[in-house]
Amino acid sequence: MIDQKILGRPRAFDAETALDVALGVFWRQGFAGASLRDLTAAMGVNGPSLYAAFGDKRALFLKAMARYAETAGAAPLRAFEAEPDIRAAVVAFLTTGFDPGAQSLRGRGCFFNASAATSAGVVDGVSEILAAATAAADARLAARFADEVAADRLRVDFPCAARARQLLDTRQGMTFRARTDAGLAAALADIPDRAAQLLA
Amino acid sequence: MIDQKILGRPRAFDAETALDVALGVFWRQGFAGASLRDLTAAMGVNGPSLYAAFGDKRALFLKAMARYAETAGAAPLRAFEAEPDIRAAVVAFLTTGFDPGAQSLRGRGCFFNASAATSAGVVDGVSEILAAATAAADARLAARFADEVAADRLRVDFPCAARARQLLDTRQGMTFRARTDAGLAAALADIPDRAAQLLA
DNA sequence: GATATTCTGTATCAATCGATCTGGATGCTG
DNA sequence: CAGCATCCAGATCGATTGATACAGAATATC
Repeated sequence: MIDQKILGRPRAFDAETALDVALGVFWRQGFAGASLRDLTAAMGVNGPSLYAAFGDKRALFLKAMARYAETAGAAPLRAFEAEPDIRAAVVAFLTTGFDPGAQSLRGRGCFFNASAATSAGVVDGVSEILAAATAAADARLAARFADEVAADRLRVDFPCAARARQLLDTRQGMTFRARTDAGLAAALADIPDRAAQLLA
Repeated sequence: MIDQKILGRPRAFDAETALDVALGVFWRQGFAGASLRDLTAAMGVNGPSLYAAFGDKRALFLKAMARYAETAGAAPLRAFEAEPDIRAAVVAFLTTGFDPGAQSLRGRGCFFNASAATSAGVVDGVSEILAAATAAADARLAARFADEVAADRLRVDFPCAARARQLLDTRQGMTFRARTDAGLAAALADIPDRAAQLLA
């Protein structure tokens, strides 16, 4: 990722910014529902420039997924790991990225669940990314629980892996609510209760 | 729904069967990803016949959603309500409709979550159906919990509404796993633990 | 059997799809 | 400044999209 010597005319757009915009379009409309014209118009990039920078539509989608995974998608897990108190960490994991009043689809849960999942098994490569992200999240949540057990802050027989899966599923369920705003605010209000259950 | 006197040539296909097939196509590919040719080919119905029987693509999708809601989509709630023991009912709600080895997407969780949600806010009418179905499920789950409290089989201060939402979110989270088979089997194995947590 | 009504099947519509060709603009290197 | 590599902009490609026109086939009613 080191800047290499660049010949020729420099590109007139920032690739990362354009990729973020593409992610927003895919988030709202999904892969099949987002046309190249939707994308180029929103990104402010012409067709040939888009193809030169990102490849075809599928490659752009996969890059948008990767971009999501290292930005907004990583925020809940980062919040979970940054919070010293385990209960506060669970609360942070379940609240980060949910904003009931949000206009855009950002702040409305998980892009992977709400938009990309529909293309799993249809667009090559999507399913693998989703499965890997799920496994990675399960593992990181479980690892933190195991640390808490080792530090005597959770009971010795705490089922780390099972509760990690439960925690992720709870969050993903909230994403479904967020997409249509069906009881998201109520679910957010439930979070203290959910955290207590989960750590029992 | 009473058979009315029918004039003219009778249709050569069964509308309900054809609608079930259309549901399967939408389930796998989503609204935008399913072309009319995909649909007519799978349904064994020609374009003009499809339009005469169901209206345009959007109307067909909404009818497929309604069909789902009263068939496969209703199964988990029905299993929940049919089971006398509340813990067994929770287990039934979390297992019905999940089959880790399933070939088709049926038996892989919730169509609304895995496929239709991506069209919420894009295809008119989808969001409303999803929100209504979510609210209805929350209400029915909570009503059963309230009955259990009234019958002294759950503690008097059991948070019926909150646990109803939690139960639904857990199930929806499992649907995300089911789409890519990322730990679905493990999540199913967790269900006794999840049911115990939820009823505590 | 004649008529009315509805459905089926082929063929096709304009519009849009994803993707690319071409020509000119831009900026680095020497 | 000359040479070159790369990018931008508009136009446009064949293919596919959602949707329909038309003619013939099938059934009920009279």
